[in-house]
Amino acid sequence: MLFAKFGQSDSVRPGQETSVVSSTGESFSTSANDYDVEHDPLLKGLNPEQKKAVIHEGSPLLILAGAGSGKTRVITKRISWLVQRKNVNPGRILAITFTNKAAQEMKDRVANRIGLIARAVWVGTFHSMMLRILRQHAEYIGYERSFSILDTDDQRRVLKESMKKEGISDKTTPLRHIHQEISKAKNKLIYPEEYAQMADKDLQKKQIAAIYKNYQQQLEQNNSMDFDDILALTVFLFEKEPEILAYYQERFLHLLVDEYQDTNYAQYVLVKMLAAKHKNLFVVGDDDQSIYSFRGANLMNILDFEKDFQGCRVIRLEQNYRSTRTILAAANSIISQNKQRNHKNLWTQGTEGKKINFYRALDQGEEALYVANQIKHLLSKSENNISGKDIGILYRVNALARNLESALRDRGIVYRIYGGTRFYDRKEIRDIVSYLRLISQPTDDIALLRIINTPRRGIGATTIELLNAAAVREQTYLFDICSRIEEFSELSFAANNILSFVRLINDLRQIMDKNEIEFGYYVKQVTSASGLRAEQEAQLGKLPLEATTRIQNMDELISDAMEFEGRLQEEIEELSQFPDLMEDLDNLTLPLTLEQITEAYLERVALYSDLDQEDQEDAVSLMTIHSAKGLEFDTVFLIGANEGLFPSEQALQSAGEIEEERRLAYVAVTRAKKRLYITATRRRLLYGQTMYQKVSRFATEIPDDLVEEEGGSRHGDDEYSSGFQSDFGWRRSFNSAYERDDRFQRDFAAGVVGSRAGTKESGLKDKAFVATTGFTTQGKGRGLNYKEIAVGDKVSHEQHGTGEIMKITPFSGDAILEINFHGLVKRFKASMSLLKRVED
DNA sequence: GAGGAAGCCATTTTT
DNA sequence: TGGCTTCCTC
Repeated sequence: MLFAKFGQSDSVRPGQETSVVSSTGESFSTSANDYDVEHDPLLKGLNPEQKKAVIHEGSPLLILAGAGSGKTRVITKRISWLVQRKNVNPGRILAITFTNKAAQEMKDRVANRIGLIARAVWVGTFHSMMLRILRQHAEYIGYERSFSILDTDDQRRVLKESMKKEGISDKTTPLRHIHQEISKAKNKLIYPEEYAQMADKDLQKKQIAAIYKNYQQQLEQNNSMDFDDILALTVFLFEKEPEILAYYQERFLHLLVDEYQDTNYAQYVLVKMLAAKHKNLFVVGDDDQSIYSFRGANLMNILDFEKDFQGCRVIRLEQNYRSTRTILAAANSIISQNKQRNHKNLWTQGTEGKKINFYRALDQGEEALYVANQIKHLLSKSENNISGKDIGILYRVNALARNLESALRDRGIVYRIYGGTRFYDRKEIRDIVSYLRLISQPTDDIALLRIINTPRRGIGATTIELLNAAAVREQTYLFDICSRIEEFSELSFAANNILSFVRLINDLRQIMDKNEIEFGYYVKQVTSASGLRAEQEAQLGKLPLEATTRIQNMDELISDAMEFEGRLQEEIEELSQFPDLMEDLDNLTLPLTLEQITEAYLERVALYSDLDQEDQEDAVSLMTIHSAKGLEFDTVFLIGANEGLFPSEQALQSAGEIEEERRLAYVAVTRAKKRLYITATRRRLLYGQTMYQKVSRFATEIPDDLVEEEGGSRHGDDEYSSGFQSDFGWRRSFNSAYERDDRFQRDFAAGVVGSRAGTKESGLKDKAFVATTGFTTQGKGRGLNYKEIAVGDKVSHEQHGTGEIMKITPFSGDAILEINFHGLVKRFKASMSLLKRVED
């Protein structure tokens, strides 16, 4: 019966196959005999390759779409074409995008062309689409349909809990690492049991395996899943219930995937599963823009596409419609040095355009000043015809945004920083959201723990321990214990406080069930009834700035909730005009209940990032290069083009990572349409330390004739930068480098630096040299000064005993030491470690 | 149990 | 550098 609606025969409805009228009023013949590709208005303006892609039929198709080659256009036209010309039921198309915002844009664009029926197309990220499926069938994998989704912060809390239970200290195995490791495992579809097997004799992996297992149990007990589970559990569901898989295989006649180069293994498996029946797979990607391997994205997915999907076709989109010839040439010169790539040659009919501006500043302050001044200048000249929103400032790490802020603010330039902390991740917001979560899902222990004492209501650690113990004993969830608090004599001392908390939640639940007020107003009630608002208001006297922003954020959440409700209602209303598609709406009949809206809202909160917000104001955008993927700007400033920062210090260790950094550089450069500025510094204060940095290789690789240099050359000028040899003789090389740096500091003060001088040091590895103004460890009696140690020295450590220094890798004015403790090799930062030198 | 002060530590990118 | 935890006092 699952198949009833999407049986084999419904793609063409009788009487409709010859003419479809689009929202724009145009009609076009689609019957097989007289279909004329050349004159189809839908395909107008596409180049031959794009056209080929849009109307491709009969096999899987890979579109290698270079930067700026119009791939979004191809995808939206493809969907329109399928619906209008091939009469495919829009509910049978699944289109995967990389961000929610891209999904929204795609929906809107398709709707513009084919009308509201476009709403029925499944468009979204892997996560949001798989979540939609999981909700339908949660009970098959042991979840209730109302399961909640943990964000990063919740995950950390649960992980900490698991570590405690397993008796593993976060000193030896940092939380970050564990979190990443588990996430990676899930993206590779490695479940706890298998992970444990793989860990074998590796002690740390064994520990992680134990934590992983415990963590997963906690999630299940809590009826919640994390981000990665959304994918992994969908695969699990499909494996476990072939009939459900068969339904979706049948249903999705067409599967489109954007940004295929950034899919991970789990996503690859999902694609393979879902496309297996109809084989109408349409993927678009650019291996040169694969920049998410740290998140488990596997470049091989796109490189091996032809092997994985037998009989597939490949179309290359190599004409770039975005950038000037100069910018494109620079991009090509950077990316052409990568080995692992599917060769493409981007070209453009565009003009040569302006030269790329390169500026080398003294330090980060001057760099920011330069950028701000240039922007001011650009904006003030009307012939430039650009405004704030046409300008993007891109950087490798979020920390670089800070310097720019004040410089921009001083000049009255409106800007917006993307990324960093997500709006929904702010403390005050998460608190309110946790209330909503607990109200809609009383079994959500994680939400309860967050808010039971927020704002403070006298329920402390002792009480929570006892509650936890009771819950374990009674095999139930915490709110249940709280509701029956009088049954637990050991908790009588806290009974009153707990009771008032239970009453609060129950009252709010009742208001929800009465269903008499609007959602936005309901959220407002939650903020005030919970006391969260009053708590911040009380802080106004003490911390006026902080409290004010928090209150503003709460208000913003309320208006966000109002807006959300409006949009949701509208969307459902539109969809309900197509009763035969109503199946997807599940039990959503209008008007929606407060409970339903809350659930939908919680989903959005879990899946939407900062980037997904609509941008209204005319502001300069500041973001990481990662966030900028898929965007374009008239003018781009790429700042922080220094070795050790971009490419990052850790990427310098491996060739593979350098290739990824290079792709990142390629993405950054190709965001620019007309103007590109690249800036670097000589020294930079970052994380409290000053580093002296060379110009990034990505900047020096751009051919000279494309670049105009200001404030210092990209080449040379680095006589003070140097490196080390880590084997014999390292100490001497190091000392000389250090001495030269001393000289640098003197010269610097005297204003000598900048002239080209100095002899080339031979025999030294060409690597960025980093110095500090002092050694942080001195005087504290702990840690080691890396100047005073050498390979072969003996050291002792509180936990690991005595060991021998195997390797010293200088890093950020410090050094990473590799130490062998009787066979166990550990790495430490010299100044941070609890190491003591032992004389032998 | 709450609140403040002092030390601790980590610094890539995020759906 | 600064965010976060831990410890200490009330």
